[in-house]
Parts: sequence; C-alpha cells; structure tokens
Amino acid sequence: MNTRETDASLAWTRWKLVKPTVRFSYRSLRETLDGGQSFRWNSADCRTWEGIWSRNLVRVRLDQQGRLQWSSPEALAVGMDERVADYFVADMDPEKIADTLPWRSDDVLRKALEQWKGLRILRQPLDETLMTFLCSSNKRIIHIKQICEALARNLGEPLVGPHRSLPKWSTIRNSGEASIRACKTGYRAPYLMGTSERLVSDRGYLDDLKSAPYPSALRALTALPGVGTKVAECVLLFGAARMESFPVDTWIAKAMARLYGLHDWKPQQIAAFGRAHFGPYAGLAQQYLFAMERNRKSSN
DNA sequence: ATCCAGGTATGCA
DNA sequence: TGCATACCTGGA
Repeated sequence: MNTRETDASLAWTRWKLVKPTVRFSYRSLRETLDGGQSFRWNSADCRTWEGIWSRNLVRVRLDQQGRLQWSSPEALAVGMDERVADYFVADMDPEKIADTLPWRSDDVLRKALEQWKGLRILRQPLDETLMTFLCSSNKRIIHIKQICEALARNLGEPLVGPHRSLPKWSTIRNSGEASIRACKTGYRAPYLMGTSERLVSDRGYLDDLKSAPYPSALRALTALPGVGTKVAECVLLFGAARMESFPVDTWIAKAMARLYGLHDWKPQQIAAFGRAHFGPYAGLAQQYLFAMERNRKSSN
C-alpha cells in the first residue's frame, strides 16, 4: 500500500508550548529521548523528534528560548497537552532537584550537571517500561529500539497512518512464543511470555507496585521472569518515577570506577554507594553519569 | 570473522 | 552466598 500517502494525509496540530514550561538544550533533549530510558523516539536532524508512548504519537522541538513545543496528529490531539506534560514531568523543575544533589562537594557531578543541563527522567507508562526493559538485556540501545519497533509493527495497536503502539500485555500473552521471537527478541521471548502470563492472570499486579514501598515494589518486579535487579530498578525509575532508584549497568559500573574510583566493586555495592552518596534523587544523578560515560568518546 | 552488547537464570563450590 | 556459563541477535 501506500505508506507515503497515508502519512502525508496526516494533519498535525500547530506547535504548542508544553505547559508548565519545560526547558532543554538540544544535547539534553537528545539524551533524554534517545539515551536509554525510552526507545521509541527518532529524529532525522536532532531538532524535531517523533515518538510514541501508549496511544500517543507526538512530535517535539525546542523554540528559540529552549522551551519544549509539541504537535500531534489532529486525530489524537484531544487532551494531548496534559498527556505530554505528564510524560515530560513538566510540573517538576529538574534544576531544583539537581540542586539537592551533592554537586557542591562533588566535582564530577557538578560537571555532569553543567554538561547535560535540562536532562530529565521521563514518566513513562509502567507497563510499557517493563516491556521495553525486559527486552534490554545484553543489547545496545539501537537493538532495543529495533525490537520495540518489531513488537509494535507485528503485534501493536494501530494509531494513525502506519504508526502503532507497543502491544498490550494481553496480546503478548495470546500471541505464542514464536511470534514474539519473530520480533528479534531471541532468548527474551520466554521472559515476555512468562511475564505476560503473570500480569494477565493477576490484574492489578503493576498498579499495586506503584503505591508499594520501594523494597516490596522491587521484589514484586524481580519475581517476574526475566526481570533482575537492574531491569527492575530501571522500571521503577523510568516507569514509576521512583527517583531513589539507582540502576547499575555496565556503563554506570564503568563510570563509577573511572570517576569515583570504585574499581572492581560489585553492582550491589555500587548501588549502595550511589544511594548513600546521591540521596533520594540518586536516579537523576545516575542518568547524568550515564550520559557522561556513554558520550565519552564520539563513538556511540 | 570473532566479539560483545543498559543482564538474567541456572548450576555448581 | 559467590562465581562461571549459556543465551538470541545484530553491528563493529
């Protein structure tokens, strides 16, 4: 069929400012959207970004003052201003939160906060965050994005034009492992199947997590097949706005070794250090350090 | 070509 | 508990 015509027929709203105002630099916008917390944003020029979450398809860009603007297909635009504001956590001032981090006594952190000014933790839907990070093990960001696209294309819900949401967990449950594997998920397919089984048979499992104390929320997540400590912490940070979360992956391990001298520390020890050193918003610090390490060389 | 990637589950001291 | 190993897949 004619994807191009379908796409061209999409009428997009005029650009509107996200309210309350959300400020980025182009660097921090790119790092926020395409730096490993979300996997469905793309940009041809690093100026205008197009992304999907839940049943939302949105374009964003910055105005002259670095304020975030959005546009969406007219067909999806009702109530979109609120959903965009929620997704970007517009009611939160990352400068204020960053100010609670120990940058006054930590030169590494101070430099990171300067370099990545405006970097945010997004508030993504919990169910999708679990799905995407369940696919993330042993993968680079580019690969995770490929898996997410395949899942959406093969099993997702149609939005407008050729665009599709990620599949619902119930769709995963009803799809059979072969069709999940066909989405390049590899050995993660049985994890998706097992987790979908659990979530479908126990509705409210994820909703209960949201209000649970951190340790029990973490336990509930790691009880799911394919979800270890790292994935669970990412899900809580990016999908439940638990800012005390401090996921330790290979990048953070490298960063903490290089920048804080934690050579040969185990992930659990690094996480304990991170929480103790950075405090209740350790997750934001983690994202800054992740950005620094990941962009250390021009490669990657 | 061989290796490794935002890890997890499993099996063995 | 603590450490080694296998595991899909794709890009360098």
